Amino acid sequence: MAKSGSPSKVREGGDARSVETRRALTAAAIATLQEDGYAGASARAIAERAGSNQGLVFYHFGSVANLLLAALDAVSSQRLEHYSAAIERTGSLEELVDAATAIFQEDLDAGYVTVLAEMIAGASSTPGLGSEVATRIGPWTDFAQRAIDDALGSSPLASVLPSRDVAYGIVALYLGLEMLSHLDGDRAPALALFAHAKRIACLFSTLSGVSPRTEAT
Amino acid sequence: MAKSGSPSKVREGGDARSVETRRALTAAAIATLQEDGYAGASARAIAERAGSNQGLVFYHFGSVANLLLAALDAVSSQRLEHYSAAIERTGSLEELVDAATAIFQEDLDAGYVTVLAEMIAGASSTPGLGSEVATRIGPWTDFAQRAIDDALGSSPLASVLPSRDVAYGIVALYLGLEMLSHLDGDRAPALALFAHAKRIACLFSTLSGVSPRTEAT
DNA sequence: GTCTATACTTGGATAGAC
DNA sequence: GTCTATCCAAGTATAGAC
Repeated sequence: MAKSGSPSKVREGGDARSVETRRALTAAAIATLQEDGYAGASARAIAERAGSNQGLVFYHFGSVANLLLAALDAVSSQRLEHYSAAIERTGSLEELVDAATAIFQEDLDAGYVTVLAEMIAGASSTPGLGSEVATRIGPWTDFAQRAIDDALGSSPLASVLPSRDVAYGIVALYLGLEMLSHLDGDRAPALALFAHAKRIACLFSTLSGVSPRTEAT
Repeated sequence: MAKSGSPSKVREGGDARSVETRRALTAAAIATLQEDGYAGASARAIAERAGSNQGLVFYHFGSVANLLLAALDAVSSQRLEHYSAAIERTGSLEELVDAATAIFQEDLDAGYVTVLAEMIAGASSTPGLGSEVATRIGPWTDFAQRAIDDALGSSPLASVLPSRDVAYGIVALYLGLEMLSHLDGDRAPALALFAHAKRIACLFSTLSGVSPRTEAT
């Protein structure tokens, strides 16, 4: 599950040293995307951070873009696993919003979504990268949809607001909030929104608990 | 109103030829950001598109980053003016959503928001660019807030959901939707969301019209 | 004042060393 | 199989031509 569809020309086997080199380069690629963005994620910048020779990027991954995709894969699988665990412990809509808020803060602290945002924006510069990145976003939308379905699958709201569409919007909103928060180094406005969402979620569950006859149950 | 705070070292006066060169470079910068992204927006790439010598970028704008900021300024002022005109003709919440939908499609077609998204993402790579870009997003959030205030200033919803926070969320969502739509070349999911928003807006205005006594008017 | 030719730096990729 | 030394293209910036 950790390595989904690894892009072409990536060396996979090899001895321990090879594995360690790839691990170091992947970690450095993540850090570089977070701190210097896509435009700053050159083979040299990444290799220097990893303490490797820049040529190793091309030997092990074939191209800078492939290394960055491997970095995105690593972040995605790690995050999705964590999200799943966090969501599994939630039952109500409020708990879901609470979990989402906590996750958003974690993501912001650790810069996980920054990696995704930089890859999406950077995809414009590198031919063929767009579809690869798009493929890797699918699981995030799928995850959001599942979370929504679990939280209000039985609610009448589900029939009027298709979870697929809402999930797409949630991913987009999450992405946008991360970019804006990251840009001006102030997460307060985004957190205020999560707080409002919490309040609405409470209101909603109260309403559907108090007067379930709105839908003639 | 068109040129807000032009970044330092940008040549402003000069004869007609100078003005034309700056115009061509700015237009080319916009096109390059849209098609090749921030990482692809080098002085050479932009100048080639403009039919100019790449050295002119540095003569007229001092740096590539300054030229890109000038491009962002041009797009921002142009778009905000257009948004204002479109919003001015709307009265109800439904009409506001309709206008937003039309504008979103225009923006997607012409790649206006792409310019903003690329600049936000690219800001990570260039020291000092972040705050400049952040400054230029303020007007967009201000605009969204005004539109919201105008549409439901008198509604009880306004007191429970501060327009400033909602405006921030709208800008973030708009940004995220643009990035995702642009990435996989499919605007259908985003448009589906706008359609749902329209439906909710209708529902909302119907409710507040039918039972205005919720707030003891 | 405007622009071009040139200097120098950084980046992607590979031929060849180990 | 793994990695380094090296090559050449692309990038920024400016000195000097007009």
